[in-house]
Amino acid sequence: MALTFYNTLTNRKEEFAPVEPGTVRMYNCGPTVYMFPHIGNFRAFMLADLLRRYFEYKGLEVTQVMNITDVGHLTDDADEGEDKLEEAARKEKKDPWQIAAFYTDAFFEDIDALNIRRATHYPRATEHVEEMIETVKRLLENGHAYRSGDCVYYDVTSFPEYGKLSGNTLDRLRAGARLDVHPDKRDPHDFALWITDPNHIMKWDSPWGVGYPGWHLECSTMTQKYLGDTIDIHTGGEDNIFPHHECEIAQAEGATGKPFVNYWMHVRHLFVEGEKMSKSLGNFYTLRDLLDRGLDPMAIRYTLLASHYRQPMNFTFDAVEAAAGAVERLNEFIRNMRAKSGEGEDPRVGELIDTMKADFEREMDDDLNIAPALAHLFEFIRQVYKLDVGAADARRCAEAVREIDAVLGVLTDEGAEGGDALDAEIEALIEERQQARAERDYARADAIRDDLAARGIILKDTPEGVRWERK
RNA sequence: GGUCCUGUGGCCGAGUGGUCAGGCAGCGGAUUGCAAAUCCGUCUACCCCGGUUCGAAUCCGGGCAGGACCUCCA
Repeated sequence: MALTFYNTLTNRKEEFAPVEPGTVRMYNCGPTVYMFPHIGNFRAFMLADLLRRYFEYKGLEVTQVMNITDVGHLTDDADEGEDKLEEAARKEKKDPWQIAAFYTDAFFEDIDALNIRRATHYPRATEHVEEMIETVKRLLENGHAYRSGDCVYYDVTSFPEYGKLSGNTLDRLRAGARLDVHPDKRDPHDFALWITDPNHIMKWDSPWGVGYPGWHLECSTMTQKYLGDTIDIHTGGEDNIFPHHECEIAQAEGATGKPFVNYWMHVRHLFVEGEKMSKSLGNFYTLRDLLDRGLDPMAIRYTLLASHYRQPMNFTFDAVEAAAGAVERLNEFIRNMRAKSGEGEDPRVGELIDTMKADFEREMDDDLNIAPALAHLFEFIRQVYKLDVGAADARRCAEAVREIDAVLGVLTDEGAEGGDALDAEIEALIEERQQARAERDYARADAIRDDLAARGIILKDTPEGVRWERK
């Protein structure tokens, strides 16, 4: 089956055909660095990571770009309110650049903790203002933009396809009009490209005066700089469909006259314990909050991964606990396979591996249908256990699971036993316990086991001998 | 008001007409000195009310509940 994605632009699943065969050019909407990213943000970042990993698993070469929005959009609407970065700066008594630097670092720490692979580029909005100004110039030349008052606005009526992504066409928008007409705008749905405001803390020179760029501008400009005029995939949260992505299309296609993005993919929001995440409900969690509660980052990763991205997700602490069990089952499988010592090879093993991979890929090819894909993985594990394979087969099976984990990114055992040495005293205790067991002095043996457990060393007696792991 | 989505067992979460999802947790058994790991068996489902059908979680109608977007929250 061919790789297929649900495309927000066409509202249906479509076979994926990259512009340049064998390569993927993907842009993912990234963080605005004025606070710690929350668990919902990570759902979006996880979709980006899953796509990237799956493409690479399939042998495609991926260029992945994620923006760092370090110039604030406004807290209110297009023309009023306070810049988010400036607001955070005021509250934390820092300047906006310090805020941006701090939360950018925090963002990278968090995605590392979740084993999210680094994108190819992380362009900062503040470092691309010059290019954004160029885009505005082109739009003015093309007749898609106009100056009014101190600002430059995009003329939505100049772009007949406005609304093709979100369904919010101009006639529909006008029908449900909730906006007061801004005096400088020709149409209430025109949006700002350049806001002249010398009082803004973060400001740049431009042909239209000192000020700052409109929010939608950075993504389309940076996308085109790093990936070209027409890219394969653009991802983001569902709330970005309108107006953000709609406006990006208007800008990019208005500037180049070429299609901007072939496949738009959007993540649905997540709920926490069945309720919308919000600060007032007290269920607004950053990754740090969750880690402080003692949750395992790989369990959090698995939880975010295991539900389909186009399905609203209910993030619960019970679910993370269950995910921890699932991750442990995978890790335990690798350890058990490593410990196998039997001779002989079973012809059924190769078949199991081939079937599992084929089933996994078939499901993932279908718009990243990960739940049944995971079911096939677990079914494989059960079948392998039942065969009681020898050492050579065990290595192949473990390898197959690792290959799948290149996509999932949840295994943590890589170093495991032997990776870090036990100190001599503990080695001696394990040896002493083995001696005690041999002499049927189980009281002594259990006392040693309890003692080691208290030090974080868990012992397991297996048919292949004693094994230990750190808790 | 306009457009759209969701409602599955203790918890997550697949499944779009008829056969087992899967994970975690529970219970019983095998194995083990006892554990661990593993295997086998097993319980708890399809929001409500109608309708179509030989047969519906799955299709249709009507409710109820929750949610998204309609100018900057992923």
